[in-house]
Amino acid sequence: MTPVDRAALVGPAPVVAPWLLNKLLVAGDCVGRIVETEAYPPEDPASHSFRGMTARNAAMFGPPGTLYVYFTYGMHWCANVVTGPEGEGAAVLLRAVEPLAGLELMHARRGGRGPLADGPAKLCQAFAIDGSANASDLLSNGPVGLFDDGTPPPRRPRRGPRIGISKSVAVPWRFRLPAPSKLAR
DNA sequence: GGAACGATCTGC
DNA sequence: CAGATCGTTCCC
Repeated sequence: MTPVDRAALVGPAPVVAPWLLNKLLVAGDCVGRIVETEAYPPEDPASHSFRGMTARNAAMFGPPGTLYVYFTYGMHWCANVVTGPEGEGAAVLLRAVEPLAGLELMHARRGGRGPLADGPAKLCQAFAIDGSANASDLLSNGPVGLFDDGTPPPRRPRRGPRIGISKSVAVPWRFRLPAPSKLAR
């Protein structure tokens, strides 16, 4: 169980996004396996970094492994892993994790509502990730960590269009673990 | 200064 | 399917 390799985060967001599947997200006592991600490269009109750096998206332009947390719809936080070299503005949105530890805490934070972390805002609520963790480093001791327990990314991730955006809708940059199967992957 | 719009979630 | 709810962005 080691922190994710920082060098592996440097690359096109649509390549790093599926690679992040099966990595572990850790915040306090809560642990979850990443099962769904979305890529947001800087040249993409749907990316927050598309129109350059602002006070809000500054963390996106930080070094790879930086956590970018943003507030939206007046009530939700969403978390991203900065990918690519410093200054580029590429990130991968964490859309869903499978809770592995800290289930009771997550359940309480979610107000007793189930599923605990199957959406970008739900997982932030379950893991108590908010603006205070923005721009922190996921690969050193910080409020949120990204770890590799040796589970490889899926050989053939499920691909599809991203969700909740109005630009670049057709680009298939959402990635998920394939459905569990008894047959070999 | 003001208006429009979200990388969402929930309940009806 | 619409409301919640407010920061950010963009236009005048």
